[in-house]
Amino acid sequence: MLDDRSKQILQAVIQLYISSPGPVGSRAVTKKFPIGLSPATIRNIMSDLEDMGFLRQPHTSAGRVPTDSGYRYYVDALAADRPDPDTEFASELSRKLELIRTDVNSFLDSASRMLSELSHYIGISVSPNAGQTTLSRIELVPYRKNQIAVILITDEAVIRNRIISVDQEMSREDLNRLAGYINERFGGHTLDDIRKTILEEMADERVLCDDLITEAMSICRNVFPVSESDIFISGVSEALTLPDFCDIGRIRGLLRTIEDKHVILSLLEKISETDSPQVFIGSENPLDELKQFSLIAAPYREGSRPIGAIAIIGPTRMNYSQAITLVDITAKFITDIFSYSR
Amino acid sequence: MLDDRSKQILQAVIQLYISSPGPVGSRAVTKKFPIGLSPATIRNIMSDLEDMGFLRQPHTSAGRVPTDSGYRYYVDALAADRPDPDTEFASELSRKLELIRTDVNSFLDSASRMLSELSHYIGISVSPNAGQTTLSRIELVPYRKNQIAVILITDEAVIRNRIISVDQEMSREDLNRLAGYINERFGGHTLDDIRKTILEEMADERVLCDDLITEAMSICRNVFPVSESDIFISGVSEALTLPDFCDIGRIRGLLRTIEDKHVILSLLEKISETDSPQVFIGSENPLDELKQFSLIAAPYREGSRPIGAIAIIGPTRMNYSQAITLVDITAKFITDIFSYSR
DNA sequence: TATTAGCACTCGAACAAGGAGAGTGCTAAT
DNA sequence: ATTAGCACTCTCCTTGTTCGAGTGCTAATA
Repeated sequence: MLDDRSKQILQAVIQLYISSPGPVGSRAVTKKFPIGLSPATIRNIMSDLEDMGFLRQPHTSAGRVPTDSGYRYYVDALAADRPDPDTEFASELSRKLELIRTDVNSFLDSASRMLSELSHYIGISVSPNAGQTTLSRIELVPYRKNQIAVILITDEAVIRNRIISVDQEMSREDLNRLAGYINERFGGHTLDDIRKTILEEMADERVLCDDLITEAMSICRNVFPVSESDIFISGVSEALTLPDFCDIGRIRGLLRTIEDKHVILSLLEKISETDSPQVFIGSENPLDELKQFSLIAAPYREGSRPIGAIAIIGPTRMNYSQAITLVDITAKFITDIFSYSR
Repeated sequence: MLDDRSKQILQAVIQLYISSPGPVGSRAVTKKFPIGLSPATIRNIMSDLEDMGFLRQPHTSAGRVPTDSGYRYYVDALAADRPDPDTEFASELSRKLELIRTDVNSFLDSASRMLSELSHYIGISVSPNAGQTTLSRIELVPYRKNQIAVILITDEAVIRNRIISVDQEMSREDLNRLAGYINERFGGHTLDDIRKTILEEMADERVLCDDLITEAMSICRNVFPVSESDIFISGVSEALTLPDFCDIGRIRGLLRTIEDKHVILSLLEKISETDSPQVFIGSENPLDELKQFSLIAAPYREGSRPIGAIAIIGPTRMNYSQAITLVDITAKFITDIFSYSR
């Protein structure tokens, strides 16, 4: 669809624009990429590229600027021969992340920091979705009078805890019996399954004749709705150093979206179901307030099951090559951690 | 030091400036606060106030703008007759926060959201400092091969958990014995104390002849350094709607400071040792990058012992009266929650 | 003596005009 | 098919000008 030379020019324009913002003119192209063509020829080609919607002129007699579809073409073409994942990234990542396996959340927090540090854009990571995690065991511990601490231990080292109130005071033995019952009943199931089962059982009143079961159900009902993932965001100040982030209005929109973690969460949950890095360029973004930016996201897995996602948000004038690689490697690395750390 | 009339004028200027930015002139003062003085008189007084350092002229023949010490005087004078805490705040606060007692962190997250929503500035809250918390009980639970989950239960419902690796595989009974030993030994002590004791014991080799003790110590050493508090920040996008936040450079500085949670943490830890809301106006701020903003912070307590802090960051042109009240009430409310919820 | 009215003065914001420069599109030559 | 040349366009920057708000000072006033 695009002849070889046009492709080269498009790529040149985009790379020039990425390395420094501002319309790029025909002369600049010839200077940086001496392909043996004169500015005039370049101009003709650029004009064609504009007709095809890959470039855009801010105004007559300014240089050209890539459009979203220009970037899209560039990224797709790039995908064909993406450079081998830079092993420097990989080693730095693993070195930095190695230290902090103890706590999933601080691990993912560091991951988002790394993403932003290495990309100079905004780094995001989402903690594993509890719903699809399998329950390894539940622990019930007396806490205060009429309160017990419930500790969920799952396969992913994600431990959720919650204090709940109970009607009657319960001894340690009572709690152990209860926990034993719940473990036998639900151990090995996913939290989502458990939640569903509980809802069904609660509806079925016959089961509730047994005190033990009743109590267990009541506890479970209180505890298993816990499934909000945490989300970690870093590097907003870093991103603000870019000349692209000069319009307060846009920044505000972006921040509002980011601060409303639910939005980002549900966005990235969709990502989790896909494979390999997804790239949303400008207007391709599902969220209005992100339409001025680009988002690169990838899921990470435990084994083959996707359990969470990481992402980068940056200007559409983004170093896609580097950013995609970074997201890809990081996701793979986190997958490794979750899959082989047992 | 300041006669009554000058005080009135200063207050008028500040209030006008707070309600809309931009230098305020003598005529504007007479218009909004008809005290029966002509603009000319006001001008003379304002000139005096400028000599005293409470006001400042951006340039000749512009109106006056309050200086940091102007605000300071205003705030101090205000403190004398602060209006009774608005009960509307109080009730809204309690209503919103009532729901979420289950989890300390999400409780404090909501608190920071509320602070920013009600003030339209940036809201911050810090989770209880674990160091001064007393250990209620430790639980050790087998997790995977050679790994155990350690759960710290403290008096504040702050539960910290961590996965640690151990040299040898341990049965449930082993762990129970171990936990029993640790509980008996350290239950009721503050985490800081425990940490100190452990360090001392580790140095003293004689104690280490007993296997049980050795193992316990090794676990404790891994677990008790957990004392980083969490910090919750909301409303950055909200604050960006203010005309004061129009300079990208300043915003970037602010965000950098905020993103580096350690800095804020140690700042607020100092606050924890003080009483009632502290107000830092502009240059009074200890952190350079906050010197363009104002910070209002107050500790919250468990009983009489301060365990954490909340804060608001806004422009120096801040509605101090409202903001101080808000911080004050919120801190008191959180104190109530922590003190009487048992 | 404290206050006020009047007036000249200052300074910034907003707007207009003009020049410089970069880049284009078109046409004719190669 | 490519290129050189040229006229044209548009932004950016600078400069000049006006307008208005607000001051400081001085003289008049209660």
